[in-house]
Amino acid sequence: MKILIIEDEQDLLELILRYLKKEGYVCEVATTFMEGYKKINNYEYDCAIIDLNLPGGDGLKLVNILREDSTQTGILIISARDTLDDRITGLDIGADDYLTKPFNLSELNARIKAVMRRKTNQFSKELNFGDLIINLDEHKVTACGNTLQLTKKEYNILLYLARNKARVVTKDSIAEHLWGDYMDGAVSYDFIYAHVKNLRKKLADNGCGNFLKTIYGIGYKFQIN
Amino acid sequence: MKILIIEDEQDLLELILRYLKKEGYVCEVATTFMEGYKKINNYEYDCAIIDLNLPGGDGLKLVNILREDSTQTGILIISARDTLDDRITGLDIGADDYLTKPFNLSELNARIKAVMRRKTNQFSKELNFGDLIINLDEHKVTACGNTLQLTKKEYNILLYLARNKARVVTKDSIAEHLWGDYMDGAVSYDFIYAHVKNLRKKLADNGCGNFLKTIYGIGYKFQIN
DNA sequence: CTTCAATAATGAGGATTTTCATGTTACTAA
DNA sequence: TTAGTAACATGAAAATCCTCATTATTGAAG
Repeated sequence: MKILIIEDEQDLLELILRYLKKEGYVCEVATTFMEGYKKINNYEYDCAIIDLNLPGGDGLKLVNILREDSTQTGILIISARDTLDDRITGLDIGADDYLTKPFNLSELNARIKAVMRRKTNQFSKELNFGDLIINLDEHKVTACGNTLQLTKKEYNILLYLARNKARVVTKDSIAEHLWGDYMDGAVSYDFIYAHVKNLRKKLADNGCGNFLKTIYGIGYKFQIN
Repeated sequence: MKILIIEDEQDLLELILRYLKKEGYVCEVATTFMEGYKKINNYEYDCAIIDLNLPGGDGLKLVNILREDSTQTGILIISARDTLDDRITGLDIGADDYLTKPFNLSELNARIKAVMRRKTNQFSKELNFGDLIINLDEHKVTACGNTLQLTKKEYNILLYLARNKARVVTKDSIAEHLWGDYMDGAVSYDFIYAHVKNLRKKLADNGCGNFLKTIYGIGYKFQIN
Protein backbone atom coordinates (compact mmCIF):
# COMPACT_ATOMS: atom_id res chain seq x y z
CA MET A 1 0.00 0.00 0.00
CA LYS A 2 1.88 3.02 -1.25
CA ILE A 3 0.74 6.51 -0.49
CA LEU A 4 1.95 9.83 -1.80
CA ILE A 5 1.50 12.80 0.48
CA ILE A 6 1.70 16.21 -1.11
CA GLU A 7 1.70 18.82 1.59
CA ASP A 8 3.89 21.83 2.19
CA GLU A 9 3.34 22.46 5.88
CA GLN A 10 6.23 20.63 7.48
CA ASP A 11 4.60 20.05 10.84
CA LEU A 12 1.44 18.61 9.42
CA LEU A 13 3.38 16.60 6.91
CA GLU A 14 5.53 14.93 9.52
CA LEU A 15 2.55 14.25 11.69
CA ILE A 16 0.77 12.53 8.85
CA LEU A 17 3.90 10.73 7.75
CA ARG A 18 4.71 9.26 11.11
CA TYR A 19 1.17 8.22 11.70
CA LEU A 20 0.69 6.52 8.37
CA LYS A 21 4.01 4.74 8.56
CA LYS A 22 3.05 3.39 11.92
CA GLU A 23 -0.19 2.22 10.40
CA GLY A 24 1.87 0.19 7.97
CA TYR A 25 1.61 2.28 4.84
CA VAL A 26 4.54 2.87 2.56
CA CYS A 27 4.74 6.61 2.21
CA GLU A 28 6.41 9.06 -0.07
CA VAL A 29 6.34 12.78 0.28
CA ALA A 30 6.31 15.89 -1.83
CA THR A 31 6.30 19.43 -0.51
CA THR A 32 5.89 21.42 -3.68
CA PHE A 33 3.77 21.26 -6.76
CA MET A 34 6.71 20.34 -8.90
CA GLU A 35 7.93 17.60 -6.64
CA GLY A 36 4.47 16.13 -6.55
CA TYR A 37 4.22 16.40 -10.29
CA LYS A 38 7.40 14.46 -10.78
CA LYS A 39 6.55 11.72 -8.33
CA ILE A 40 3.16 11.22 -9.86
CA ASN A 41 4.77 10.76 -13.22
CA ASN A 42 7.48 8.43 -12.06
CA TYR A 43 5.70 6.03 -9.75
CA GLU A 44 2.37 4.44 -9.21
CA TYR A 45 0.63 5.02 -5.94
CA ASP A 46 -2.36 3.39 -4.42
CA CYS A 47 -3.46 6.65 -2.90
CA ALA A 48 -2.46 10.29 -3.10
CA ILE A 49 -3.17 12.79 -0.36
CA ILE A 50 -3.04 16.23 -1.88
CA ASP A 51 -3.15 19.62 -0.25
CA LEU A 52 -4.79 22.03 -2.66
CA ASN A 53 -2.75 24.94 -1.43
CA LEU A 54 0.71 24.17 -2.68
CA PRO A 55 3.76 26.29 -3.32
CA GLY A 56 4.44 26.44 -6.98
CA GLY A 57 1.10 25.50 -8.39
CA ASP A 58 -2.45 24.46 -7.94
CA GLY A 59 -3.07 21.10 -6.29
CA LEU A 60 -6.08 20.68 -8.52
CA LYS A 61 -3.80 20.32 -11.48
CA LEU A 62 -2.23 17.32 -9.85
CA VAL A 63 -5.65 15.85 -9.30
CA ASN A 64 -6.42 16.30 -12.96
CA ILE A 65 -3.15 14.75 -14.02
CA LEU A 66 -3.82 11.73 -11.87
CA ARG A 67 -7.31 11.43 -13.24
CA GLU A 68 -6.34 11.73 -16.83
CA ASP A 69 -3.48 9.31 -16.65
CA SER A 70 -3.78 6.07 -14.80
CA THR A 71 -6.92 6.28 -12.77
CA GLN A 72 -6.07 3.52 -10.34
CA THR A 73 -4.83 5.90 -7.70
CA GLY A 74 -7.25 6.94 -4.97
CA ILE A 75 -7.26 10.67 -4.35
CA LEU A 76 -7.85 12.35 -1.05
CA ILE A 77 -7.92 16.13 -0.98
CA ILE A 78 -6.98 18.14 2.07
CA SER A 79 -7.52 21.85 2.23
CA ALA A 80 -8.09 24.72 4.57
CA ARG A 81 -11.77 25.18 5.08
CA ASP A 82 -12.00 28.63 3.60
CA THR A 83 -10.15 27.90 0.40
CA LEU A 84 -12.03 24.70 -0.15
CA ASP A 85 -15.41 26.26 -0.56
CA ASP A 86 -14.27 28.41 -3.43
CA ARG A 87 -12.87 25.54 -5.31
CA ILE A 88 -15.36 22.77 -5.06
CA THR A 89 -18.27 25.05 -5.78
CA GLY A 90 -19.44 23.94 -9.18
CA LEU A 91 -16.26 21.99 -9.70
CA ASP A 92 -15.94 18.33 -10.36
CA ILE A 93 -12.67 18.00 -8.56
CA GLY A 94 -12.26 14.37 -9.46
CA ALA A 95 -11.10 13.31 -6.04
CA ASP A 96 -12.48 10.35 -4.14
CA ASP A 97 -12.88 12.19 -0.91
CA TYR A 98 -11.75 15.30 0.87
CA LEU A 99 -10.92 16.54 4.32
CA THR A 100 -10.81 20.06 5.64
CA LYS A 101 -8.14 21.20 8.04
CA PRO A 102 -7.91 20.67 10.86
CA PHE A 103 -8.62 16.98 10.97
CA ASN A 104 -7.44 14.24 13.24
CA LEU A 105 -5.31 11.42 12.03
CA SER A 106 -7.62 8.55 12.71
CA GLU A 107 -10.15 10.36 10.58
CA LEU A 108 -7.59 10.54 7.81
CA ASN A 109 -6.88 6.86 8.19
CA ALA A 110 -10.56 6.01 8.00
CA ARG A 111 -10.92 7.97 4.78
CA ILE A 112 -7.90 6.31 3.25
CA LYS A 113 -9.24 2.91 4.08
CA ALA A 114 -12.64 3.85 2.70
CA VAL A 115 -11.10 5.10 -0.52
CA MET A 116 -8.98 2.02 -0.86
CA ARG A 117 -11.86 -0.27 -0.09
CA ARG A 118 -13.78 1.35 -2.87
CA LYS A 119 -10.82 1.01 -5.20
CA THR A 120 -9.90 -2.57 -4.58
CA ASN A 121 -10.82 -4.90 -1.86
CA GLN A 122 -7.24 -5.39 -0.88
CA PHE A 123 -7.00 -4.62 2.77
CA SER A 124 -6.72 -7.96 4.44
CA LYS A 125 -4.28 -8.69 7.17
CA GLU A 126 -2.18 -10.80 4.90
CA LEU A 127 -0.60 -10.58 1.52
CA ASN A 128 -1.21 -13.75 -0.43
CA PHE A 129 0.86 -14.52 -3.48
CA GLY A 130 0.01 -18.17 -3.83
CA ASP A 131 3.06 -20.05 -2.68
CA LEU A 132 4.16 -17.06 -0.66
CA ILE A 133 2.03 -15.63 2.10
CA ILE A 134 2.96 -12.73 4.33
CA ASN A 135 0.97 -12.52 7.52
CA LEU A 136 1.05 -8.95 8.71
CA ASP A 137 -0.47 -9.55 12.12
CA GLU A 138 2.06 -12.13 13.18
CA HIS A 139 4.97 -10.90 11.07
CA LYS A 140 5.12 -14.39 9.68
CA VAL A 141 6.03 -15.50 6.19
CA THR A 142 4.99 -18.83 4.73
CA ALA A 143 6.57 -20.28 1.60
CA CYS A 144 4.95 -23.40 0.16
CA GLY A 145 3.51 -24.16 3.55
CA ASN A 146 6.74 -23.71 5.46
CA THR A 147 7.14 -20.90 7.91
CA LEU A 148 10.27 -18.93 7.14
CA GLN A 149 12.60 -17.83 9.88
CA LEU A 150 13.27 -14.28 8.71
CA THR A 151 15.18 -11.64 10.55
CA LYS A 152 13.57 -8.25 11.02
CA LYS A 153 15.46 -6.65 8.19
CA GLU A 154 14.70 -9.53 5.88
CA TYR A 155 11.04 -9.41 6.77
CA ASN A 156 10.86 -5.68 6.27
CA ILE A 157 12.61 -5.76 2.93
CA LEU A 158 10.33 -8.51 1.71
CA LEU A 159 7.27 -6.69 2.97
CA TYR A 160 8.32 -3.44 1.41
CA LEU A 161 8.91 -5.05 -1.95
CA ALA A 162 5.74 -7.12 -1.73
CA ARG A 163 3.65 -4.08 -0.95
CA ASN A 164 5.02 -2.58 -4.12
CA LYS A 165 4.53 -5.71 -6.14
CA ALA A 166 5.18 -5.39 -9.83
CA ARG A 167 6.73 -1.99 -9.25
CA VAL A 168 10.40 -1.24 -9.33
CA VAL A 169 11.69 -0.16 -5.95
CA THR A 170 14.92 1.80 -5.87
CA LYS A 171 17.70 0.95 -3.48
CA ASP A 172 17.56 4.45 -2.07
CA SER A 173 13.93 3.96 -1.35
CA ILE A 174 14.62 0.66 0.37
CA ALA A 175 17.41 2.22 2.38
CA GLU A 176 15.29 5.13 3.42
CA HIS A 177 12.42 2.91 4.35
CA LEU A 178 14.43 0.48 6.44
CA TRP A 179 17.05 2.72 7.94
CA GLY A 180 15.43 6.11 7.92
CA ASP A 181 17.57 8.83 9.38
CA TYR A 182 20.68 6.74 9.90
CA MET A 183 22.18 7.24 6.52
CA ASP A 184 23.03 10.70 5.34
CA GLY A 185 24.60 10.61 1.93
CA ALA A 186 27.81 8.57 1.59
CA VAL A 187 25.95 5.35 1.02
CA SER A 188 26.97 1.86 0.16
CA TYR A 189 24.28 -0.58 -0.79
CA ASP A 190 26.23 -3.57 0.45
CA PHE A 191 23.89 -4.26 3.28
CA ILE A 192 20.94 -4.31 0.91
CA TYR A 193 22.74 -6.79 -1.29
CA ALA A 194 23.53 -8.89 1.73
CA HIS A 195 20.01 -8.95 3.08
CA VAL A 196 18.48 -9.60 -0.32
CA LYS A 197 20.87 -12.47 -0.78
CA ASN A 198 19.95 -14.06 2.52
CA LEU A 199 16.29 -13.42 1.90
CA ARG A 200 16.47 -15.01 -1.53
CA LYS A 201 18.20 -18.05 -0.12
CA LYS A 202 15.52 -18.60 2.48
CA LEU A 203 12.84 -18.17 -0.13
CA ALA A 204 14.58 -20.45 -2.60
CA ASP A 205 15.14 -23.14 0.02
CA ASN A 206 11.38 -23.29 0.35
CA GLY A 207 10.40 -23.28 -3.27
CA CYS A 208 9.87 -19.56 -3.76
CA GLY A 209 12.98 -18.77 -5.68
CA ASN A 210 11.67 -16.32 -8.25
CA PHE A 211 9.95 -13.56 -6.44
CA LEU A 212 12.71 -10.99 -6.18
CA LYS A 213 13.96 -9.65 -9.46
CA THR A 214 16.98 -7.42 -9.76
CA ILE A 215 16.54 -4.31 -11.86
CA TYR A 216 20.02 -3.51 -12.95
CA GLY A 217 21.13 -0.05 -11.94
CA ILE A 218 17.89 0.73 -10.13
CA GLY A 219 16.83 -1.68 -7.46
CA TYR A 220 14.50 -4.63 -7.12
CA LYS A 221 11.05 -5.72 -8.08
CA PHE A 222 8.71 -8.16 -6.44
CA GLN A 223 7.03 -10.13 -9.17
CA ILE A 224 4.57 -12.94 -9.21
CA ASN A 225 6.09 -15.25 -11.75
CA MET B 1 18.95 37.98 5.95
CA LYS B 2 20.35 39.04 2.60
CA ILE B 3 18.38 38.54 -0.57
CA LEU B 4 19.35 38.88 -4.20
CA ILE B 5 16.57 39.72 -6.62
CA ILE B 6 17.23 39.05 -10.29
CA GLU B 7 14.39 40.49 -12.34
CA ASP B 8 14.30 42.65 -15.42
CA GLU B 9 10.82 44.12 -15.26
CA GLN B 10 11.36 47.43 -13.53
CA ASP B 11 7.88 47.80 -12.12
CA LEU B 12 7.79 44.38 -10.57
CA LEU B 13 11.32 44.71 -9.33
CA GLU B 14 10.61 47.91 -7.47
CA LEU B 15 7.45 46.49 -6.03
CA ILE B 16 9.31 43.48 -4.68
CA LEU B 17 12.21 45.55 -3.51
CA ARG B 18 10.12 48.01 -1.58
CA TYR B 19 8.07 45.29 0.01
CA LEU B 20 10.96 43.11 1.09
CA LYS B 21 12.87 46.03 2.49
CA LYS B 22 9.86 46.96 4.53
CA GLU B 23 9.79 43.39 5.77
CA GLY B 24 13.29 43.88 7.09
CA TYR B 25 15.35 42.04 4.47
CA VAL B 26 18.61 43.35 3.12
CA CYS B 27 18.18 43.36 -0.63
CA GLU B 28 20.35 43.56 -3.67
CA VAL B 29 19.21 43.73 -7.23
CA ALA B 30 20.27 42.56 -10.67
CA THR B 31 18.41 43.25 -13.89
CA THR B 32 20.38 41.20 -16.40
CA PHE B 33 21.89 37.77 -16.60
CA MET B 34 25.43 39.08 -16.45
CA GLU B 35 24.77 41.31 -13.51
CA GLY B 36 23.16 38.45 -11.64
CA TYR B 37 26.04 36.18 -12.51
CA LYS B 38 28.59 38.60 -11.10
CA LYS B 39 26.72 39.21 -7.90
CA ILE B 40 26.26 35.53 -7.28
CA ASN B 41 29.97 35.04 -7.61
CA ASN B 42 30.95 37.97 -5.46
CA TYR B 43 28.64 37.69 -2.50
CA GLU B 44 26.86 35.17 -0.44
CA TYR B 45 23.12 35.47 -0.15
CA ASP B 46 20.70 33.73 2.06
CA CYS B 47 18.18 33.63 -0.70
CA ALA B 48 18.04 34.40 -4.41
CA ILE B 49 14.86 35.30 -6.23
CA ILE B 50 15.40 34.61 -9.89
CA ASP B 51 13.22 35.38 -12.87
CA LEU B 52 13.73 32.71 -15.50
CA ASN B 53 13.13 35.11 -18.34
CA LEU B 54 16.17 37.36 -18.31
CA PRO B 55 17.82 39.54 -20.91
CA GLY B 56 21.21 38.19 -21.78
CA GLY B 57 20.81 34.61 -20.70
CA ASP B 58 18.73 31.90 -19.19
CA GLY B 59 17.85 32.25 -15.51
CA LEU B 60 18.13 28.50 -15.18
CA LYS B 61 21.85 28.79 -15.73
CA LEU B 62 22.09 30.98 -12.68
CA VAL B 63 20.18 28.40 -10.72
CA ASN B 64 22.61 25.76 -11.82
CA ILE B 65 25.59 27.87 -10.93
CA LEU B 66 24.23 28.44 -7.47
CA ARG B 67 23.52 24.77 -7.04
CA GLU B 68 26.84 23.53 -8.31
CA ASP B 69 28.79 25.84 -6.06
CA SER B 70 26.97 23.99 -3.33
CA THR B 71 26.11 27.27 -1.71
CA GLN B 72 23.53 27.22 0.96
CA THR B 73 21.59 29.92 -0.79
CA GLY B 74 17.88 29.31 -0.99
CA ILE B 75 16.51 29.66 -4.51
CA LEU B 76 13.10 30.95 -5.42
CA ILE B 77 12.13 30.94 -9.08
CA ILE B 78 9.64 33.36 -10.55
CA SER B 79 8.32 32.95 -14.03
CA ALA B 80 5.41 33.73 -16.27
CA ARG B 81 2.90 30.95 -16.09
CA ASP B 82 3.07 29.97 -19.76
CA THR B 83 6.83 29.60 -19.94
CA LEU B 84 6.93 27.63 -16.74
CA ASP B 85 5.19 24.52 -17.92
CA ASP B 86 7.71 23.92 -20.66
CA ARG B 87 10.54 24.04 -18.27
CA ILE B 88 9.46 21.99 -15.35
CA THR B 89 8.43 19.07 -17.47
CA GLY B 90 11.05 16.47 -16.71
CA LEU B 91 13.46 19.12 -15.53
CA ASP B 92 15.16 19.12 -12.23
CA ILE B 93 15.60 22.84 -11.94
CA GLY B 94 17.19 22.61 -8.54
CA ALA B 95 15.28 25.46 -7.01
CA ASP B 96 13.71 25.28 -3.59
CA ASP B 97 10.41 26.68 -4.68
CA TYR B 98 8.85 28.71 -7.43
CA LEU B 99 6.12 31.22 -8.05
CA THR B 100 4.23 32.00 -11.19
CA LYS B 101 3.35 35.53 -12.16
CA PRO B 102 1.27 37.19 -11.09
CA PHE B 103 1.70 36.59 -7.39
CA ASN B 104 1.02 38.75 -4.42
CA LEU B 105 3.79 39.95 -2.21
CA SER B 106 2.75 38.33 1.02
CA GLU B 107 2.81 35.05 -0.87
CA LEU B 108 6.37 35.78 -1.90
CA ASN B 109 7.27 36.56 1.66
CA ALA B 110 5.77 33.32 2.89
CA ARG B 111 7.75 31.36 0.36
CA ILE B 112 10.98 33.05 1.31
CA LYS B 113 10.40 32.26 4.94
CA ALA B 114 9.53 28.67 4.13
CA VAL B 115 12.66 28.22 2.05
CA MET B 116 14.83 29.72 4.74
CA ARG B 117 13.25 27.59 7.40
CA ARG B 118 13.97 24.47 5.41
CA LYS B 119 17.56 25.57 4.86
CA THR B 120 18.41 26.42 8.42
CA ASN B 121 16.80 23.29 9.78
CA GLN B 122 18.76 21.31 7.31
CA PHE B 123 22.06 22.84 8.21
CA SER B 124 21.89 23.15 11.95
CA LYS B 125 25.37 22.13 12.80
CA GLU B 126 25.87 21.00 16.35
CA LEU B 127 24.51 20.72 19.84
CA ASN B 128 27.01 22.15 22.29
CA PHE B 129 26.81 21.29 25.97
CA GLY B 130 30.24 22.41 27.04
CA ASP B 131 32.23 19.24 27.60
CA LEU B 132 29.90 17.35 25.33
CA ILE B 133 29.40 18.34 21.71
CA ILE B 134 27.20 16.54 19.22
CA ASN B 135 28.04 17.31 15.62
CA LEU B 136 24.96 16.62 13.54
CA ASP B 137 26.60 16.93 10.16
CA GLU B 138 29.21 14.30 10.80
CA HIS B 139 27.29 12.25 13.34
CA LYS B 140 30.22 12.77 15.63
CA VAL B 141 30.24 13.18 19.38
CA THR B 142 33.06 14.84 21.29
CA ALA B 143 33.50 14.50 25.04
CA CYS B 144 36.15 16.70 26.67
CA GLY B 145 37.88 16.93 23.33
CA ASN B 146 37.87 13.21 22.60
CA THR B 147 35.85 11.85 19.74
CA LEU B 148 33.63 9.06 20.96
CA GLN B 149 33.21 5.89 18.98
CA LEU B 150 29.46 5.49 19.26
CA THR B 151 27.35 2.93 17.50
CA LYS B 152 24.33 4.11 15.59
CA LYS B 153 21.89 3.18 18.32
CA GLU B 154 24.03 4.83 20.94
CA TYR B 155 24.34 7.96 18.86
CA ASN B 156 20.65 8.11 18.21
CA ILE B 157 19.69 7.57 21.82
CA LEU B 158 22.08 10.28 22.91
CA LEU B 159 20.84 12.63 20.24
CA TYR B 160 17.23 12.01 21.09
CA LEU B 161 17.81 12.65 24.76
CA ALA B 162 19.98 15.68 24.06
CA ARG B 163 17.37 17.23 21.82
CA ASN B 164 15.00 16.90 24.75
CA LYS B 165 17.49 18.18 27.27
CA ALA B 166 16.19 18.78 30.77
CA ARG B 167 13.00 16.95 29.84
CA VAL B 168 12.10 13.47 30.95
CA VAL B 169 11.90 11.08 28.03
CA THR B 170 9.93 7.90 28.50
CA LYS B 171 11.26 4.55 27.47
CA ASP B 172 8.30 4.04 25.20
CA SER B 173 9.12 7.26 23.48
CA ILE B 174 12.72 6.19 23.04
CA ALA B 175 11.66 2.83 21.73
CA GLU B 176 9.24 4.34 19.27
CA HIS B 177 11.76 6.85 18.10
CA LEU B 178 14.57 4.39 17.55
CA TRP B 179 12.76 1.29 16.44
CA GLY B 180 9.57 2.63 14.97
CA ASP B 181 7.47 -0.02 13.39
CA TYR B 182 9.48 -3.00 14.53
CA MET B 183 7.98 -3.41 17.93
CA ASP B 184 4.32 -4.12 18.20
CA GLY B 185 3.33 -4.34 21.85
CA ALA B 186 5.00 -7.07 23.89
CA VAL B 187 7.93 -4.93 24.83
CA SER B 188 10.95 -5.41 26.98
CA TYR B 189 13.17 -2.48 27.66
CA ASP B 190 16.27 -4.60 28.02
CA PHE B 191 17.81 -3.28 24.85
CA ILE B 192 17.37 0.28 26.02
CA TYR B 193 19.06 -0.57 29.29
CA ALA B 194 21.86 -2.20 27.39
CA HIS B 195 22.44 0.69 25.04
CA VAL B 196 22.21 3.28 27.78
CA LYS B 197 24.71 1.34 29.78
CA ASN B 198 27.20 1.21 26.94
CA LEU B 199 26.59 4.83 26.11
CA ARG B 200 27.16 5.87 29.70
CA LYS B 201 30.39 3.95 29.86
CA LYS B 202 31.75 5.66 26.78
CA LEU B 203 30.72 9.04 28.12
CA ALA B 204 32.15 8.35 31.56
CA ASP B 205 35.43 7.10 30.14
CA ASN B 206 35.84 10.52 28.63
CA GLY B 207 34.87 12.69 31.55
CA CYS B 208 31.18 13.14 30.77
CA GLY B 209 29.75 10.77 33.30
CA ASN B 210 26.75 12.71 34.50
CA PHE B 211 24.67 13.60 31.49
CA LEU B 212 22.18 10.78 31.50
CA LYS B 213 19.96 10.59 34.53
CA THR B 214 17.60 7.72 35.20
CA ILE B 215 14.06 8.67 36.11
CA TYR B 216 12.88 5.67 38.02
CA GLY B 217 9.79 4.10 36.56
CA ILE B 218 9.65 6.53 33.65
CA GLY B 219 12.74 6.81 31.53
CA TYR B 220 15.75 9.06 31.22
CA LYS B 221 16.68 12.70 31.24
CA PHE B 222 19.58 14.50 29.61
CA GLN B 223 20.87 17.09 32.04
CA ILE B 224 23.75 19.52 31.91
CA ASN B 225 26.17 19.03 34.82
C1' DC C 1 14.57 1.16 59.74
C1' DT C 2 13.64 -2.90 57.42
C1' DT C 3 11.53 -5.57 53.99
C1' DC C 4 9.52 -6.23 49.65
C1' DA C 5 8.51 -5.78 44.94
C1' DA C 6 9.38 -3.41 40.97
C1' DT C 7 12.64 -1.31 38.14
C1' DA C 8 17.16 -0.75 36.37
C1' DA C 9 22.10 -2.09 35.61
C1' DT C 10 25.32 -5.34 34.27
C1' DG C 11 27.97 -8.97 31.81
C1' DA C 12 28.07 -12.39 28.73
C1' DG C 13 26.54 -15.11 24.82
C1' DG C 14 24.07 -15.57 20.73
C1' DA C 15 21.77 -13.55 16.85
C1' DT C 16 21.61 -10.13 13.58
C1' DT C 17 23.48 -6.65 10.87
C1' DT C 18 27.14 -4.54 8.45
C1' DT C 19 31.44 -4.47 6.19
C1' DC C 20 34.89 -6.18 3.29
C1' DA C 21 37.19 -8.74 -0.22
C1' DT C 22 36.34 -11.18 -4.10
C1' DG C 23 33.78 -13.27 -7.82
C1' DT C 24 30.08 -12.85 -11.16
C1' DT C 25 26.82 -10.68 -14.18
C1' DA C 26 24.80 -7.06 -17.03
C1' DC C 27 25.20 -3.07 -19.73
C1' DT C 28 28.02 0.21 -22.89
C1' DA C 29 30.71 1.54 -26.43
C1' DA C 30 33.79 0.54 -29.93
C1' DT D 1 31.23 -9.44 -30.84
C1' DT D 2 34.11 -8.18 -27.49
C1' DA D 3 36.46 -5.59 -24.05
C1' DG D 4 35.79 -2.74 -20.28
C1' DT D 5 33.27 -1.01 -16.55
C1' DA D 6 29.79 -0.54 -13.29
C1' DA D 7 26.48 -3.05 -10.71
C1' DC D 8 25.36 -6.92 -8.18
C1' DA D 9 26.15 -11.46 -5.60
C1' DT D 10 28.49 -14.00 -2.38
C1' DG D 11 30.87 -15.77 1.81
C1' DA D 12 33.06 -14.81 5.77
C1' DA D 13 34.65 -11.79 9.36
C1' DA D 14 33.75 -7.96 12.26
C1' DA D 15 30.74 -4.96 14.57
C1' DT D 16 26.61 -4.15 16.56
C1' DC D 17 22.47 -5.35 18.66
C1' DC D 18 19.38 -8.04 21.44
C1' DT D 19 18.38 -11.47 24.97
C1' DC D 20 18.83 -13.54 29.19
C1' DA D 21 20.29 -14.51 33.77
C1' DT D 22 21.90 -12.24 37.61
C1' DT D 23 22.73 -8.47 40.65
C1' DA D 24 21.87 -3.84 42.34
C1' DT D 25 18.99 -0.01 43.27
C1' DT D 26 14.80 2.46 44.10
C1' DG D 27 10.46 3.75 46.25
C1' DA D 28 6.79 2.28 49.01
C1' DA D 29 4.69 -0.07 52.82
C1' DG D 30 4.83 -1.77 57.23
